[in-house]
Amino acid sequence: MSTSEVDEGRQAWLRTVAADVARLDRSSSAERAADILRRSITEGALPPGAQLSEIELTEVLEVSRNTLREAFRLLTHEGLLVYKLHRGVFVPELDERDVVDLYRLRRVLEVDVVRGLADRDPELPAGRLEPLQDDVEAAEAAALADRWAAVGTANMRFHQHLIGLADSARMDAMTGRLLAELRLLFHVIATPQELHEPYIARNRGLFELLEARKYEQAAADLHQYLLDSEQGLLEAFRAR
Amino acid sequence: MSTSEVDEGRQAWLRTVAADVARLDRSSSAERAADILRRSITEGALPPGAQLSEIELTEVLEVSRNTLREAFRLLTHEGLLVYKLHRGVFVPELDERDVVDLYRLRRVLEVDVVRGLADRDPELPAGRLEPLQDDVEAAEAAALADRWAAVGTANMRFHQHLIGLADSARMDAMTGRLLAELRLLFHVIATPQELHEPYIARNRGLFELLEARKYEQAAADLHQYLLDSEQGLLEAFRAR
DNA sequence: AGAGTAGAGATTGTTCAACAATCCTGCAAG
DNA sequence: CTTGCAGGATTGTTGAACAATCTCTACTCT
Repeated sequence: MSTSEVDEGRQAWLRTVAADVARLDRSSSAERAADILRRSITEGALPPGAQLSEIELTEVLEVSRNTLREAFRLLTHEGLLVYKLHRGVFVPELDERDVVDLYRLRRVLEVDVVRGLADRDPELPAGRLEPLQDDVEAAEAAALADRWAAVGTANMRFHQHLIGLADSARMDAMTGRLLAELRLLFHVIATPQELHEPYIARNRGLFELLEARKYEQAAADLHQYLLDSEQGLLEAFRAR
Repeated sequence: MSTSEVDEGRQAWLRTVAADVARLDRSSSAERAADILRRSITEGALPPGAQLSEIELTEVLEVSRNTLREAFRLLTHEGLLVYKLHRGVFVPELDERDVVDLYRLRRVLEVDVVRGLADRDPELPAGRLEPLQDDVEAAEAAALADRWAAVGTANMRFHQHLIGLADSARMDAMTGRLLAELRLLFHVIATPQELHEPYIARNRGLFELLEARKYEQAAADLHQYLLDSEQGLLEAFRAR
């Protein structure tokens, strides 16, 4: 083993440690408060249109107003809250135009990631697709148990992991925000089962295409998949 | 003119007024402080790696520490600052991997916007390309005056306006962040002239293709354009 | 009765001062 | 040269206070 190989291994190890440290470090009060609020919003406890009172939440979350406002800012930037000057923060109410906008971006990013996999296929380490497989199986299991919210969550994770294959920190961040906003839209839907059910099988199909390295066909399927999904969401939205 | 048409016109007017009000309203102390800092960073007064002291800046900007920290958060989300817990905020130091990441996203987004113009060509109102023309001419004028930083700015605006043709609020926001980060990279470059000069003519070429509605060729040109630009930036970066 | 208005009350925007927690520096000991 | 330990400096968080703005009620006027 050459010296440079040793160095390389050490470099890689140092990076993983640094990542661990960063993960532990990120425990400021503001971020912890933001975590709790984020879950409340994405899980629907705080429905679109709801106002978040400052004094009320300072008591519940046991943080000062300043810290709470910092948490608000964090979530505002993720698109999970909107500020109305001198009136407070609200859970945003997205409409059909937002659906179109969000899906346009999803199509652009996800399809490009899949198509781009063809170029870097050789350098992709084995087991890279495992998270996707886990998500597919989680969705199937949740469907059997009639837990449709969990199906939606697994579906989200599938797409997040799909983007993750590109190894682009900025794509990951963008996708995180896009999917969080999408979750806001799901909460105004009356029938989550109809919305999520068709995509359990399609996710598996997509996964198998990727596993078989048929990237071009996977990209084409994904494109149609997202068009259909957008259409379904728009219809459910208009029928609310 | 039918009643619904009148209503539609009124709705549109109401939206523009609402937008104006929102623009005037958005003068919170935090955003004003963020504006000043943003300019300092993008213009290079605060170089990559620099730390921003809180007490120092509260005196200079004449805002309280809490408000300043809110401004920090705003800029953090734009990628112009990074927080290190218990150590402060810094101007990030981007490296080659960031160049690759940023350009990958630029290619995906910008090329897709141009290609997508073909579908919605009929609904594009006349004069929609005017901002692009202005930017092209601004860059040409700045080049004649040897003001290469201004050339870079005009170039940025050209691409921002290009994305704007898609009418996607989220694409606009993402592009704003991407270009802001790109500016950070420019500051470690010794010879801005070599970096920007080739793209003055290419921007004009792109504009003329768009004007001639040759969208497919414009998309292909833009793709190569961005590949070349990435390569040039990477070389300049390695030679620093 | 209904439209418009003034003002009280509540909420947000911002500042300040203080304390706790953490990091960096320099120095001494092994 | 490394390790451990003060001391000082900086950030993280809190609570209180006041100003600015919004909302709602009650009142006046037509």
